[in-house]
Amino acid sequence: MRYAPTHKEEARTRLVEATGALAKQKGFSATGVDSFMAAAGMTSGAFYAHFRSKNELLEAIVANELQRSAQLFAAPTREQALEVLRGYLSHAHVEHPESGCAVPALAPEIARAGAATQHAFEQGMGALQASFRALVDDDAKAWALVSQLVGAVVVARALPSGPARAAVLEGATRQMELLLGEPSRES
Amino acid sequence: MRYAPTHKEEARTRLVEATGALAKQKGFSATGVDSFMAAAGMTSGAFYAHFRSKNELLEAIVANELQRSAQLFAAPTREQALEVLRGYLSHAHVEHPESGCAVPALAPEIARAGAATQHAFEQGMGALQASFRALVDDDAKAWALVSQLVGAVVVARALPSGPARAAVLEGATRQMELLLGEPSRES
DNA sequence: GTCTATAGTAAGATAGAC
DNA sequence: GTCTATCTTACTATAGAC
Repeated sequence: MRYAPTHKEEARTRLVEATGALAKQKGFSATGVDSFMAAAGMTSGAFYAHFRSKNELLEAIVANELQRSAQLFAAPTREQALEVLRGYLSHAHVEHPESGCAVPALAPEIARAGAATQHAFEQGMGALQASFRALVDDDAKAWALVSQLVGAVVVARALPSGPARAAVLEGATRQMELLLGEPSRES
Repeated sequence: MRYAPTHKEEARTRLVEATGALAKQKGFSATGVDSFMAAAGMTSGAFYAHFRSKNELLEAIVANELQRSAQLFAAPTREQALEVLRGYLSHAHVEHPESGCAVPALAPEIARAGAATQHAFEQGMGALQASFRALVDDDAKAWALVSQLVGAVVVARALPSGPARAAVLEGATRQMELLLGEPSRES
């Protein structure tokens, strides 16, 4: 063959990374296969050498994105983990979905996708929640924390930038610190 | 004219109601104008007598849906308000987006829409948050509560039905009751 | 494996009859 | 105001050359 044996999986990896960023930014179903492939430096014809359908790509994106997020949240110390959580509720995260968490950006589209995509999501969320359990008392609080973080970013992004958006992030941050039993920061 | 003077606004109201349900279920950008109009018992040609573009419809849906939600949350007594909140975190709400809250269903698409849509969302959320302020101590907690509710439904819907989904709703419900200073229910 | 080219369908939006 | 019919563009997916 004219390509190295590792070429295909490397290309697929680049594909999933590039299309993941674009999907988080513009939305998955709102983005065409042409645009996805252009973002990865290829043309649409090559797409189906890697995926049987567009839906299969979403499945791969979900698995890849949640794996990346799980690595981020698996911080070695509690203080580092807290910094990651504060960053999650930052204006920077709200303003840059393309480099942020896939959950607030894609969850409703995952909910409308097939069972395979939802199961990929469940598996990814399991790994994520494991990191959260190390920070709070029990399972229920870990899920509450996940919901708090995701909901705040979802609502903040739908609001225009301004005081309301800031208030959502501020309110969620305080509640998060309460949930974690940490004293609220000044600044 | 061949139609009653009130016909247009009545038709527009039916249109916004029917398309709102469909948008919440299938996604706004994933649904075509043809499908939207069919849901309202009309054909696509009539659409542009009511809206200048598809985006303008989303704006109208957002305003209408949040107004309906604000009425729901403006419960007369605290106990009734609590029942509404528990219903928000119910399996029924997760399983029926078409008759549920527009925020978890459409927020990411609102975030990607134009400034006009985001401002319609901001106005609607202002009315909603006013109802929440009556239930908690301060402004920050009201936003935290909103985030908690929205995030739990967003995450629960993306998960397949099963123990993980139930745990998300359960965890968020407990956290909500803590936030409201209410004792946790048995059952 | 990736390209160009294209089939076939569906999208958003408009025109003209009633 | 709503219909049918249509324009134009974009979509998902496939075919065949390299």
